[in-house]
Formats: sequence, C-alpha cells, structure tokens
Amino acid sequence: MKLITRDTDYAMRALIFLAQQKNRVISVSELVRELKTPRPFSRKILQQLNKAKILRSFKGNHGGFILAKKPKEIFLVDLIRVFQGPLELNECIFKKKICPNRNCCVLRNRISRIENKVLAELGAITVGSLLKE
Amino acid sequence: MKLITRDTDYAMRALIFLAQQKNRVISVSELVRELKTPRPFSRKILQQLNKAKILRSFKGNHGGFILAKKPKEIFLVDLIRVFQGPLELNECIFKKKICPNRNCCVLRNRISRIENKVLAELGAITVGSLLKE
DNA sequence: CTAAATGATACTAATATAGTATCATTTAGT
DNA sequence: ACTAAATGATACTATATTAGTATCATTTAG
Ligand code: FES
Ligand code: FES
Repeated sequence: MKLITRDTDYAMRALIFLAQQKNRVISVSELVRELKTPRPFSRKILQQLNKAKILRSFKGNHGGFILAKKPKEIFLVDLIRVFQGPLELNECIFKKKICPNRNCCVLRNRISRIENKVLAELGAITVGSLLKE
Repeated sequence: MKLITRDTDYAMRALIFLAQQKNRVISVSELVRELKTPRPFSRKILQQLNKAKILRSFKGNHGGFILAKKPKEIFLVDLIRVFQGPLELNECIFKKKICPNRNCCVLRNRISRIENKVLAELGAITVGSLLKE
C-alpha cells in the first residue's frame, strides 16, 4: 500500500524548491535542472498545481511558476487530493454479504478511525514544515 | 488510496462463510454458489490461503477447504499481507533531496505513527469479530 | 475406472500509474 | 514586427498492478 504516489512526491519537492527561491519566478527548465526529475512529467505536475491554485504561472518569455500561497498554507493532504483523488479508505469494502447493518459494522468503525488518524497526521504536514533553513 | 484489494475482500468473505459451516469441507463450487464471486479467481484465492496455512485443503472427490485456524485467530492484517504484500507506508518517500538526516525527518515520524495506528486498528479485526450469529 | 475435486502454472484483460510529444498561445526583448 | 523562450491544453505511449481466466496434472471417494 502506497500512501504517496510519484506525482505527489515530485510536487512536494518542486514546492519546497520554489519556497526556497523566495518569490522568484522559476521556469520548468530551471526546476528540473535542480531536481533532476523528468521534464515533461514535471511540467504536467506544475500545470496541475497551477490549476489547483497552489502555484501561479507566468506565460511567455522569462515565464514560469511561483507559489500562490505561503509554504505553511500548502498541505500535503491537498497535494494528495490533487494527484491521488480523495482519500477514501472509508468506502464500504465488504459489500452486502458481510455487513448487515452498516452503521455498527466493526470494520467500518475501525476504518473510519484509521482514516481520521491518517488525516490528522497528514494534515499537520505542510511545505513549510519540511523546509530546511 | 485503497486499504483493501479485491483478493483480500473475497478472501475475507470466503473465510467468514467457511467459519459459518463449522468444519464441513466446502468445495469451490459450493462456495461460489453462495458468495457469487468469480469461480477461477476464487479458486486461486483459496489456494493461496491454503499455502498461507489459513485454510486446509482436501484433494480428490468430495474435496475442498476448511479453516486451519479458529476464526478469532485469523486476522485481517494477515490477509492483507498475503494478498497485498507487507504494509509499508513507511518506505522513504522523499528521497535524498528533501530528507537530510533521515532519523528526524518530520514526515518519516508522522508516517510511522500512521502506520502504527493502521496496524493497531487492523490488528484488532479477525474473521471471528466479523461473524454474525 | 471415473467423476469430482484441488495443485500448479501460465495466460489475458482492465485499470492505474508514470511519463512523452506536440501544437497553440503568450510575452520580453530586439 | 519578429523571434525565442516560456506555459496551456491535450492526446498519446509505456509500465505496473490488479483482476480474472484457462489448462493440464494429480488426487481420491465410490
Ligand atoms: S464494510 Fe461497509 S458496513 Fe461493513
Ligand atoms: S521521507 Fe524518508 S527520511 Fe524523510
């Protein structure tokens, strides 16, 4: 079971790098030179982050990307949601057969608790919290 | 993010069904008639459970499967491990670049805590705990 | 001997993840 | 106005994982 896919991983790295550049507009070329991540893939990811309003983009010559939010306001969970869809561990797993009345299913309760825990822990991680000085 | 794949799901259903049959040997035919799961797939799953010593099998005419353990001793985590491999949320996600000293990486610590929580919650779920009387 | 079962194993199909390619559009600099 | 350097949008390809099938060998009750 993977908690984080590569999109999310690269996105986080890119965001941390951008955060370190303090509002300088950074092009994909510059970014991949630094991070050594595959260029077109990285580009796609930045574009998605732009659509998600986590980045702001500038077109044309000398264009590129900057953070649209403060590092402390960019949460890992948000990235997960952008690239991996909603975090639903919760969805009923054992359909009809096993779960007679869904409200009190042992499984369901426990899985909800897991989900809450995951959200709480991940919800505390931001780009800011991973920045090294 | 899916916590449980279909193998694990079907396996759990099969085990619950077998538990309800109280030591009667059940053939795949009988099982899929009841559970309505795809036959050859279900068969493969039962064979895997047999290899994992969660089931015992009997060959030949009137053969089939019975539980090799008490329902309370069959844990959901075990099934997850059989069908989905080890539950490693933990593996380092952001390699070199982000994590200078791995022992104190914020992320790593939090993810370990998530993993522990997941294990604790799942570790409490057995076939027995899901049996309806 | 035979029918009904599992064992072992190889194959196929569908879906999700990872990544590429291409063309249109924008814009700073000359 | 032209050009080079950038992003926007979108379609495509490749790889891995998940889901499922097919087949033949072996075992065994009757
Ligand atoms: S798994 Fe959905 S109610 Fe039990
Ligand atoms: S993610 Fe591995 S040490 Fe930080």
